[in-house]
Amino acid sequence: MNTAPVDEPRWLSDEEQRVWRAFVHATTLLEDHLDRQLQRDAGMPHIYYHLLVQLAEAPHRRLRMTELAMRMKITRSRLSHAVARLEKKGWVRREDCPSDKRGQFTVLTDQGVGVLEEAAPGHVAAVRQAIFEQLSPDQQKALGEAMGLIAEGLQPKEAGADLPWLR
Amino acid sequence: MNTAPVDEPRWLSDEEQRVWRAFVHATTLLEDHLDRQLQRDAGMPHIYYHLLVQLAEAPHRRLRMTELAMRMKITRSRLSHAVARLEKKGWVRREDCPSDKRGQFTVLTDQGVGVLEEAAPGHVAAVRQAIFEQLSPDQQKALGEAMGLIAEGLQPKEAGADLPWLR
DNA sequence: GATCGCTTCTTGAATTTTAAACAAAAGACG
DNA sequence: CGTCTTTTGTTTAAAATTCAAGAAGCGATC
Repeated sequence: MNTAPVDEPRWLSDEEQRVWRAFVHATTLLEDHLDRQLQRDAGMPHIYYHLLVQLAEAPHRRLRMTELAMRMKITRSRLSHAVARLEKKGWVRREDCPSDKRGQFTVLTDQGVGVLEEAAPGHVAAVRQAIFEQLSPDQQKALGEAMGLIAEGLQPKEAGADLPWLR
Repeated sequence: MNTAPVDEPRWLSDEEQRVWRAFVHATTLLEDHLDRQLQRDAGMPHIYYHLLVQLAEAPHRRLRMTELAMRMKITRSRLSHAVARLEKKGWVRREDCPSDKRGQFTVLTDQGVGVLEEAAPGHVAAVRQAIFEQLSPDQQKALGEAMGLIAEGLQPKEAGADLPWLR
């Protein structure tokens, strides 16, 4: 007697919709805000900043492409393009990997360090103002936990993804 | 005796960094996930879906460009391009505004409604699985509140932004 | 009713992202 | 070794986004 070809999906409740819309709304505004701040004050979008930070924190300021792509959760293709652009700016340089001739390191240059150091204070201030000044310590903690769980659920999950041969 | 040209910025504490990284991490993964799901199952990116939803919910399935852009928190330029693309697909159509010759309505077509109805169940399921199945009711509530506050802080704020002459 | 400023929306070019195909080296396995 | 599969990273073209500029209507003011 069911006339639909598929089960009627469980729509979101009003409360769930409110949460979801707040989520989309806030993340859209925040991304935009940070992108503009960095573009204006440092001449780079958020993703570039993020990339430079990853390198700055890595040993010898360098990372393999694949490793960097995984840390940033972007495709290798996108990373390839991004590194090419950053290389053109002189903030980053490529180096061959001695142990694997396919491999490439991306290395943060001194100039890149300088740019990062100039950009960091403004960016941190923007993040602090947008997030931490809006939330009580409890709210911050709750936000962190929720985000951690969401990420956990989406993550390719080391155990399975890195070991596909475990069928 | 301060050697720095500007005050040493207040960096994020370890705890704040954890929260912030979880935030970036989760939102990156989620956006990616939803984009892929919609692209795969409905042939459109998340933003298009969002746009169709806005129209579907509006009276007479139509909105002025500026209104739509504001609801979606995107620039009018981006919206112009997006509507052009959707129009080409036949999911949307433009109509002149009778009372303001500059104005344009974007109207959801019947075909657009159909596409939306097909896409909705999968999208809702993806959102439910990624967010609501990961969080307890309390956590959902806390997440919604935090996001609401963050959005609040970033929003051009009707009162001030719409009345700039109040200096 | 002319003019000035503002709003609405579009356009075109440059930048960025995505998707798919590819080359080259590594590794596995006979 | 020789072959087959996987990994690594790049490249090309198409799609999407941004940025700056511009056309056209509106509305107020003199």
